[in-house]
This record gives sequence, structure tokens and C-alpha cells, in this order.
Amino acid sequence: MPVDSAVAIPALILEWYDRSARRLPWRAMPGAPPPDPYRVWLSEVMLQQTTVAAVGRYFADFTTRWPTVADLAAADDAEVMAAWAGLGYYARARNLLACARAVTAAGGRFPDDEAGLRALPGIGDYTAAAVAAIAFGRRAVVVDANVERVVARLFAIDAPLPGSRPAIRAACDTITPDNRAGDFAQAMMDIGATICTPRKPVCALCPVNRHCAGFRAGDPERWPVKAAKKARPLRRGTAFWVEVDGHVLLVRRPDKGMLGGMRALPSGPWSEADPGLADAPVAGNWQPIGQVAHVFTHFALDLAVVMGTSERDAADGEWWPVERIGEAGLPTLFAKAAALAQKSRKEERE
DNA sequence: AAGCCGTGGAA
DNA sequence: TTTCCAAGGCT
Repeated sequence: MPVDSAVAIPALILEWYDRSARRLPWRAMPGAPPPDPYRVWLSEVMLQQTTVAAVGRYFADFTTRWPTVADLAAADDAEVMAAWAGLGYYARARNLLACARAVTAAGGRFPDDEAGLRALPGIGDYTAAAVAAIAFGRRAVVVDANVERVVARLFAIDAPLPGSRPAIRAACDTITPDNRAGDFAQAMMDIGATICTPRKPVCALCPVNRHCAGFRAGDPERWPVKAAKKARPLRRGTAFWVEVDGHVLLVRRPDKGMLGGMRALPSGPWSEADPGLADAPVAGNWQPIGQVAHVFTHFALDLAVVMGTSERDAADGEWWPVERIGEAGLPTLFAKAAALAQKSRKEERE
């Protein structure tokens, strides 16, 4: 890359940011002093593989209930997991708590450089760089999916992802400024989210279109090149709604595996073959009440939901008041199943 | 190191 | 309807 581009590109991008930065709850004004590292860290973890729109109310809820990292560290696991319900990738919530407790045990301040941050649970290369740059003003090369796309287009990097990551990071390094690296990173992500979009990028609005090899080639959508995806298999399972005296049986899923650490309806393993009633938590007279279709990252699931009754002491788990099922913090799959059960109960009463 | 791990919005 | 994909990390 020409040396003049290495100077011109960051300057143009920071000018654009000063005019056009998105206003977000966890973000300082362009050029302003860095925001609270706790809020930066919390927002970055919530935003991992997750859209700004989805994070909004969770960020407000968490910062209200747990205003400092020490407050979060002192919280009950069950409350934090329930507060995260619906946001997905639940290992993030478990690591969030582990990280808060590690920081609090070490004195209550986040490490102020990439290496220190990178050693904490749930903080990988991206998040360490982002927090170091945004919260502590460090120069760090911040590369997320937005930046990958913007940089791949700027430099017309033809090698396919994910193999091209080192080349993209090296290219990003050449345009990252020594000052305002945090604003630069956020600007790159804003440009990726609003201008240099996956489809139909609005190059006319881009502050660096003159420097963009993808734009000059006339077909910026050609980049980034990506490896082909694999097909998503279908699995089947059964969830059991067991009710006694207005209470439903809930279990907690093991920390490892799908929906780890979350409250759930009893449900056996999910596989290609229909398990039927093989994994029932109690002996019961089961009645089918419907099917839930749900799509995960690497498989789709058809979940049969069945309803039955039992004795209170016949099974291990938590008997949860049915009318308060909305507060149980069920992940979306089981929230759908619960909605089906509620509907079925209501129809029975009519 | 390639697979595992959620969810919902956009097109 | 289907497909794509998002401020990734862990093992």
C-alpha cells in the first residue's frame, strides 16, 4: 500500500466519525474521555455475534441491576443467567460472571492493556483489542466481522476467509492510527454497519471510496471472499411439560453443550431419530400438544412438546409456578415450548 | 484447527 | 420461503 494512503485513510475515517458516529448507550462522544471500562467490556461481550438492536435492552437492564463490576461479581449465577436469557451464546454469560469475579478479586480494576485483558475469561483477540483501544486509549488493531469486510474491500484481498484473517489484520494494522485508535475502531465498525454493508454497499457515502480497490474494481460486493458453508442437519427431540398444582418441572442444563447453564424443560438428547417418550423425567400419561421448530447455528431442531402430570417428589428439578414462567429465564427454544403449553392449558379450560 | 455455540432481522 | 449474517470465544 502507498505510504500516503496509510496517512490519508485514518484521517478521513476519523473526520467521518466526528460527523457521523452512531450514538450508542455504551459509547462516548467522538474525541471525549473514554467511558467506564466496565460498560465498554459489558457492551463488547454482549455484542459478540449479536446485533446492536438486540443488545439495547439487555445492556440497560444489566447496568441498572449491576452498576459496577463488583455488583456483577456478587450476583447470583441463576439471576445473571436468567437476565441473559434470549440473547444467545450462553457461554458468554458464564464467562461474564467468571471475568467479573476475577477482576473484582484482583482489586476491581480491569487490566489496561491487551495482554492483561486477553487473559480473562470470555475475552479473545477482538474484545481485548476493542477494550484496550476504546476504554484505555491504547493503540490496538481491532478486527471484527465489519472490519474484515471493510478492509477486504479496501485492499481487494482475494484469499477466502477465514484463512485470510492474518492478511486482513496486517492490512488493518497499516491504517490504524497511533492516536484515537478507539474512535478509529468504532468508526470502522460504523462504516461496516451502515455504508460498507454485506449487500449493496453505499460507496457514494464512504469517506475512503477514493482509496478503495474494491470500489475502483466496480464490484465491492465481491469481497470478502468466503469459504462455502456446510448444510444444516435436522435433529429431533421431545420436551416434557410436567405440571403439579400449578407448578411446572424445570431443570438446569449442564454447563457444557447446548444452552449450557440455562433453565429448561426436561428433554433428552437431540438426534436424527425421533426419541419419542424415551427420555421422560417421570412415568406419565403423556399427551402431545404440538411441535416447536427452532434453528441453531449448526443444526435445526424439531421439538415435540408433550404434557403430563406427576407427583411433586417424583423428579429432580425445580417446581416453578406456571403463572410466573416468564420470569424463569428460559432460552428461546423452551420459551416457545412453554408458550405452546400455556396455549394448550388455556384451551383445556375453555 | 475445525467444530461447537443462539437468536432475530433483513433481503 | 430461504439464506445470510451479526462488535467472537473456546476447545
